[in-house]
Amino acid sequence: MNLRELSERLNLSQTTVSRALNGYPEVNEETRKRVAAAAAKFNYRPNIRAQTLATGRSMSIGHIIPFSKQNEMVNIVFADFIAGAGEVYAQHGYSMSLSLVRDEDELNAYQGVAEKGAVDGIIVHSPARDDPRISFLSDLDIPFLVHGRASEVTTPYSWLDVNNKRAIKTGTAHLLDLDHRRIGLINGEERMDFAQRRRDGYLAALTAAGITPETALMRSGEMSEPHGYASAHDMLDSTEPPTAFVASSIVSALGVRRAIEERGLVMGRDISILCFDDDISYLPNGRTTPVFTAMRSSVRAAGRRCAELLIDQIKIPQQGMATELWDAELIIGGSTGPCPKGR
Amino acid sequence: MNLRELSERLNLSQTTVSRALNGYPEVNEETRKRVAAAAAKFNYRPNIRAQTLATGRSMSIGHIIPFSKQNEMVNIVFADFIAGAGEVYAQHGYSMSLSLVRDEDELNAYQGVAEKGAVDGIIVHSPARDDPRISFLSDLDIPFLVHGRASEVTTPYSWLDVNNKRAIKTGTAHLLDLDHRRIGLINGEERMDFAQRRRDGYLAALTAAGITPETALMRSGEMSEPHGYASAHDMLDSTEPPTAFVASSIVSALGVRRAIEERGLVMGRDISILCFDDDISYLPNGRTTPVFTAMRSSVRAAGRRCAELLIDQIKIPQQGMATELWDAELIIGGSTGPCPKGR
DNA sequence: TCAGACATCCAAAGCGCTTTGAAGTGATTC
DNA sequence: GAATCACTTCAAAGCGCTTTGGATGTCTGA
Repeated sequence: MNLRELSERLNLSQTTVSRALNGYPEVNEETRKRVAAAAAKFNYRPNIRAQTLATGRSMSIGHIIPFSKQNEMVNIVFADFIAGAGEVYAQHGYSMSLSLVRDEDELNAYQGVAEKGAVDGIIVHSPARDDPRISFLSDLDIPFLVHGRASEVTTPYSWLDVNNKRAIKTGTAHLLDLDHRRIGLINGEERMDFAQRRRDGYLAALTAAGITPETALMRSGEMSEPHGYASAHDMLDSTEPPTAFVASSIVSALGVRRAIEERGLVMGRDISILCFDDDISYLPNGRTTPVFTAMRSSVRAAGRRCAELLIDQIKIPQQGMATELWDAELIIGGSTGPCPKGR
Repeated sequence: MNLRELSERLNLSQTTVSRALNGYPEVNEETRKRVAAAAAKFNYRPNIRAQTLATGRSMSIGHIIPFSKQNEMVNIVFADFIAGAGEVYAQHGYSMSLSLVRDEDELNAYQGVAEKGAVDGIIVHSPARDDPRISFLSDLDIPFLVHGRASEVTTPYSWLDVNNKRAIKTGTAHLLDLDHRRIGLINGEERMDFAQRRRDGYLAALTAAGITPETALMRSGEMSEPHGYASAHDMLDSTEPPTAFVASSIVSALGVRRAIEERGLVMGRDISILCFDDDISYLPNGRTTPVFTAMRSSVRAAGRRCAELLIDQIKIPQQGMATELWDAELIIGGSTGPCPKGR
């Protein structure tokens, strides 16, 4: 059942039926009811492919995910982000189009998706410091918004980011206030912009306290439980082990905790952990009594807000770039305590 | 730059240009090269909206996710599933269209998506025992595949599922072999088919061993860390606490472990845990030395296979329903041990 | 030399919708 | 009674591709 058929049955023109269905004013209320009734009766729905061709809008937002390198993107944080974004898309009648592409194909995929008109806008995930996607998308002239920032990119673009540097600086300072002097950093991959900024925050806090950073106390890699475990394990095995850790994610913090408990140490007494907490719904840190002391910022809320900002941009293209910098909140949990005496 | 423009510049018909670009044989190799060169030069890409309208195929697969009830779907397991499916889609030139819908709108969303021609096929996630979506999609006459099964649905449909009953029966039997007699079950939500089947497996193993199941030892709910913690906490507080737990997910197992360790008990010695392990990339159980004894089946592999099966079905519609039942593998880890004497 | 096979190309007809510009009604105004 | 107006409705022109059904020219074999 298509529009032509439906309009023939109703003895009306396609124009009128289309307008009746889409709520245009220039159609008799009586007629509109007849049309609506017939549409329901014949179970008619407009073909979305034809609709998007005619309107020029696809009502869908693209997310392009590189997947070759150790699943960089399709992770637990990502799931919460798209849950947030998806909610907002649904409210506005958009759907979300995910394409997983091999890293080396990524630029092509953007171009394909954008230029072909498959999507009305794009969200860029986890930018690298000098991310080529950004200038690429600017050239393509399609609305897009970056979740995060790319420090070395000079072209203006819309973004939403957590103040990662300040967050980790605050967190590290908190550990310093507890008299910890040897603090291990277990960071994400430092080609990612956010990881660099977190490292900067860590270094800034140490420097401000007059402590010389040691490369032996700084690790970076996949934000997984095993990487957290392995990194903490290594550092704890060294001759001068750290008394506290800053972990870039609650997932790696779980690994750190395992390494600590494995050697009979008590978290929060013998060794402290502070982590970045994306407030993931399936791995919550606890509201009333947080397990980990953490810098918290909800990635789901970020997903929601990114979607809103992008949809605004699609609807009102002439408005300028949107940028938002969120501050993470320090949450005191049970994983931190004063540095044990004599350490 | 569209096809008309491009063909004008080349002094060729749209037909020829289209065929040259799409690799049809009836075009001179010389001409094809000219066309390809011009397309590259003018940075031409076919408009995908027009393409899908003309071909009748949208080259995209729909996943519709209900989101109101405690984020049922957008979870860590789901992320791995779509990572797997997405890989396969990418290889075949498909993209993935996610729509998050409120539960009460879900049937409408299916109908919308399907009938409107937005997608060529649909994957159904986490079916309930009597899931209305299945007969609904059958009526819509669109290819679809269910990840999981719906026991009470009688219409035939394509599915891929893990043999959940056998998996948990095997796992529970393993604990029984270690002389555990009081075994707690921390299940997913039992309106979900897979959770029911897991419960059936648990009950079957107990019954086979001549043990009467106790409702006090059976919990179900969200498969989150806090739910695992709270359930285990409760049971351990009872007058006759269990000596072992069967957890429906590695995430809830993390919560169980926390409850155990919190009271100074040692996992694998004082209390055993066996869990279902979806082999999630960011929360791996460990390959060489698994933390948890588990029934393992990779959800990412399932995602890949579901995508393959669905694409087959789209390409060759006349073939019958595809069904696959996977067996989970028992992995011995450090979380289980013989029941302590006198318990 | 000519029919038929083959290679190459094209005009035009969709795909199913939206939207422009115009036309057909009565009712109202002057 | 003519002109104006608001209200409805419609025919037709896109949107940018794919694909059908030729058309044209070239080559082959008898």
